[in-house]
Amino acid sequence: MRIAELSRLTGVPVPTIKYYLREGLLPAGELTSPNQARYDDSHVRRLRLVRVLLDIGRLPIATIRQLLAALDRPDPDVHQVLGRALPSAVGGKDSVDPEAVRTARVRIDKLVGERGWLVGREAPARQATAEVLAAFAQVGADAGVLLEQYADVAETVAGHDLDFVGRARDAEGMLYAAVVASILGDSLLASLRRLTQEHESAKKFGIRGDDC
Amino acid sequence: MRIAELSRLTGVPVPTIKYYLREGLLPAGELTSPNQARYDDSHVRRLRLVRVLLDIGRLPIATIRQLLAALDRPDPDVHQVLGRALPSAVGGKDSVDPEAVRTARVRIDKLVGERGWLVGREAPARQATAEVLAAFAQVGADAGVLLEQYADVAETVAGHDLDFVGRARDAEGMLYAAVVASILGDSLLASLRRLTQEHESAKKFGIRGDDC
DNA sequence: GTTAATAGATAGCAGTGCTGTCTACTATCG
DNA sequence: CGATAGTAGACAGCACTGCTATCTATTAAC
Repeated sequence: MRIAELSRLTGVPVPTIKYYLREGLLPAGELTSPNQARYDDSHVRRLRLVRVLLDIGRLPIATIRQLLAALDRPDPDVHQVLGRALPSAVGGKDSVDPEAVRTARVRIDKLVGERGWLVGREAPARQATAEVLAAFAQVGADAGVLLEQYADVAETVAGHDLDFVGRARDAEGMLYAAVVASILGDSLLASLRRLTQEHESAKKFGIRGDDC
Repeated sequence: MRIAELSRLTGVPVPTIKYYLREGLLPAGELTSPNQARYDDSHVRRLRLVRVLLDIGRLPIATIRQLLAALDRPDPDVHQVLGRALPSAVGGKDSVDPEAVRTARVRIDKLVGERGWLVGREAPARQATAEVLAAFAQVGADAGVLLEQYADVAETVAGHDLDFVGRARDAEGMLYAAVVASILGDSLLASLRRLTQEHESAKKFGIRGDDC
């Protein structure tokens, strides 16, 4: 197909597709002449993935490029992707006091140790979690109880996630599933959490659900 | 205290504080003369909250302004904040096919009904969840199983969240706790999820945790 | 009385994700 | 065959967000 049809099928404007091509988010089409290229289904799928990672996952272009590069590697390594390539969802800015982060980091390392989680000592997720924990402290909230409860929940969720990944046919599909489940899973969990928070709040404060 | 000390205590540059004042994220200090104002602890706390919502929660300025306005209302209504004021974490852009969203919305409404969740028919979280579900479909992933599993998890999490909120001393504290728990909770859960995903992946693929 | 800091106003700036325009070509249709 | 529409690739520009810099008139602090 030509670029116009790729655009039609995905709803992405042609100039935007060209931009993604330039940014390396989309492989170039097969050139049939100096100014004609042919695209196929793989481009449609890739383009849809990019839009979803952008709009739902809210990942920056640069992060998506890295993620797709990991997806396209000839030696699929799901563990590597789950452990390293995926962004931590926590923004890079460090608004929190470094000392508080260090304290929180000790706490996280202790949590990981106690629970016997097999997580690399330098895993970015450790630092990311420590930063969030420090943020709780920064706003004067005691996240102690919440941390243990959430850790239980996270174990359950990760189990479901790995099941989801394991359901894929081949290694490539598993890699793809790992990316989708991780990034979209965050959003799915967050929005379901909002739903259930409203429900629990309605129960607790005795408000009927069909008003508001 | 003067603005310089407010800056020192929070690590936020003075021009940035002035910007937040202009944007209504921070109440004006008490004017002691036409060009002198006095700030206090409440400004320090508010400023820290703003930074954490910005950097960890990744909320846009406009959303933070609305959220703080809800916090400052004289009639604290925790349920209203949990149900309406909180952003849905899902980006506003609609990259997904509207038809797919409509289908997903039916599914979510069914889920809410089956589980007896007391959630307003027009609750934004319904639409947000539907959009995420449609995004799964868009990238060719079947989120069926995951949805039910995550719904179970979300019920548990929301229970913990409401406990957390209930631990606050007064209505104002509960409102504050609701905001903090919701926004930072998303990030805490997401980063703990990354940790446990790496763990589960290490178990499944037989990789030792201390290498990588 | 000199120096540093301040409120408030306005302009500018860096990063991100596009969007518009141009050129030299090519496909397609009548 | 010619007219029209579409295309690759290059490059400039644009809208939005979250700041940052500069200026003026005034005030605090030593």
